Amino acid sequence: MAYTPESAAQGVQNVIRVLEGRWKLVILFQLFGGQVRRFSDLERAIPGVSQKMLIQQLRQLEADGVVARIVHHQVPPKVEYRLTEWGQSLCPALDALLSWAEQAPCELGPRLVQAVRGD
Amino acid sequence: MAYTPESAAQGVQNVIRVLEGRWKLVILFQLFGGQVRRFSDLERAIPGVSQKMLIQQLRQLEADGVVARIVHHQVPPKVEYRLTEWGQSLCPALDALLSWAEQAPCELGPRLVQAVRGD
DNA sequence: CCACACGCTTACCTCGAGGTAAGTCCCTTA
DNA sequence: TAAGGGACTTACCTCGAGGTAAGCGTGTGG
Repeated sequence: MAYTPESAAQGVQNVIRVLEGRWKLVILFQLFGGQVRRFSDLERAIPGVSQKMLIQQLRQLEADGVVARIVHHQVPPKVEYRLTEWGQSLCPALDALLSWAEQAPCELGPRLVQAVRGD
Repeated sequence: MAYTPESAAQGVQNVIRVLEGRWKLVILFQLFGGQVRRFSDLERAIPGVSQKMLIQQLRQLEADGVVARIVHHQVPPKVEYRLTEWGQSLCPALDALLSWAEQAPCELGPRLVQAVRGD
């Protein structure tokens, strides 16, 4: 597949569209490694997330084909979430991003520092 | 460097914080390959961007240590932008993201399709 | 009979990213 | 004298992501 500067930018933007969102990466990292979690498990595992947000982000990840939603028809309801195969294969790409971040010249990245401090 | 699920999510989020923004990737792909561009070059090369937005995104990329800004003191003013070494080294990581996107199961990713159609 | 767990859904509000339009400063050329 | 290029800066507005709070439907335990 060949890219022009424009189409490559578009392509990466589309990927970022999938990953951006206050809670998506936190959810992903809860599911990496083949883990299966119930809705309430995620709710408890992710401090600060509201039910509305949790569902919204899960639904978007599902629509993008990154996570799978499995409903068990029973009472009380039981719904499980896991990564799709494609979702799992995100790992090496995210790894590449982390490696890049690690190589940052230490005196640079004031906005990152600021982000880390939580301003 | 070792990561917990939380710190890894944080790390990737920080990287995304650097890359997200309506015009940043378009700018980056204009500069990849060691290219040097003047402000007005970028303005012309990127259809639809306003001066305010262009500067804002350039300044943020500069603050994050991804692009370098070189001022030539002369009249009329001349300012050039290029990637830092670290900025250049983003290439393989973005490549990994594009490869991941290419491996998407073709029937999936409705939100991406929608994004491509421009809805 | 009441409360509770579970997995949502709905209504409402806030705040900041991003857009538009205009202004600024300085020198050059017609 | 006027117009224009270059690189910004400023004021103002809009719209949607994300937050809060409450409601819903259904079966089980006390």
